[in-house]
Amino acid sequence: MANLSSSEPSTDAVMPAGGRVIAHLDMDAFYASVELLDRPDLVDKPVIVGGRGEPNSRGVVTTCNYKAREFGVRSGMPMRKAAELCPAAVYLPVNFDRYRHYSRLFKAAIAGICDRIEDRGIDEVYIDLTAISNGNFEEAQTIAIQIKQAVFDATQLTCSVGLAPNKLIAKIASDLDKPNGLSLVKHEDIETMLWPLPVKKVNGIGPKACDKLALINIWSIGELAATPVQVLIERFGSNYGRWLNNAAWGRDQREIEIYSDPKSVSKETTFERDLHPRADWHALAEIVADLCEQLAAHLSRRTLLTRTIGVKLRYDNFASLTRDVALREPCNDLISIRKAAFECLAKANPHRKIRLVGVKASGLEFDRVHGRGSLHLRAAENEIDDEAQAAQVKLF
DNA sequence: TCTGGGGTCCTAGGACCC
DNA sequence: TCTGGGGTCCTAGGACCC
Repeated sequence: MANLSSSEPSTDAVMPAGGRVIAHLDMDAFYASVELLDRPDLVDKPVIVGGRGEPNSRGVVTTCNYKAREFGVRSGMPMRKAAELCPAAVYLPVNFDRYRHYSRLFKAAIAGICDRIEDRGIDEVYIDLTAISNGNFEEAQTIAIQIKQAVFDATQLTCSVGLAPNKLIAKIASDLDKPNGLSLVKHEDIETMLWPLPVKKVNGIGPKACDKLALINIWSIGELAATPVQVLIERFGSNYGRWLNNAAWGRDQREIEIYSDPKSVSKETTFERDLHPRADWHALAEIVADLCEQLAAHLSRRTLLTRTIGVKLRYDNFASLTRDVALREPCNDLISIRKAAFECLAKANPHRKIRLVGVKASGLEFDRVHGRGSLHLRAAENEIDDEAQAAQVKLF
């Protein structure tokens, strides 16, 4: 769901010259491109990254290169389906530590030019170019070209950039010309460039909202813009209805968020075969205990304390269920976490075969006694790989 | 042939307190 | 005996994103 609170009816539809200039930068087929860096022999072949790197493993496609996309393969698709569409593809397992490494490299390259960066995950960022470009789009285009070059010099990887007056439009813009593109969408271009696009191009309109919009014959962003806001409020509720209307008109006042505190951390795993809650209790309990260990280690490494522990189960029919408990006091020790997790498991009382189990810590706060005492963790620092983290912990 | 793992935010009911 | 709003916390579920 989109962040509704931060996009109230806005005034930036009438933003004068010298308004904001926001860039959205998206790495092209990031995981697949990283893999190709040391497998140049695969450049012209369809490459699919996902799961354990086997076409028949339980899992989904994490990324595929553009060659594989020609066969209809998409990220999020079950590996087995991808194997059907493109049997000749080369399958590779995901290697997150390597992607995190390249993620740090490309973000550092951008930061060398402009440090007003919002981290949006491993392969994309927003950059506020307003100050550095004096609010001038032509100037911003020159800077964007420099940024793309700096990213390439640092990683040998290409990216696509969208330039726009706000994050919502910039995000759509970066997708207009992929790979290795640079697109500019100004306010006056909304009607010609955005309105013809399907509503799903808007970040925050997902499959469910798409289906509901289709029911009232709304397919394009332009059709959404033409729909009275009252109709949207009736169908989608006050918040989301208003947000949909603003989005269709390209209105979005959200600021770039340079710092963010972590809200939750979780560890989950899908089994190779489904487990029965009673017949396979021993195996299940072992897996939960192991996830608790990983979670506790993760929290300690980052000097985080948790106030709530939760367990998630996914049944063989894909229905899922969560249970959580508040802890008496914030902590990150394994004993308390494990005790709470098993309490949740007992509350859940699973009644059919299970395909996934997860343990989650939420209500996080920094450990002021053992930690750095800072409430603000630079978002980029979240992407430290395990060895680097272990090394850091030793310093304390 | 089913459908990963890691997140964020929103909604909503009930408890509890003032 | 009946009964106000408001605020916050806890819990469960769901949509959406990378």
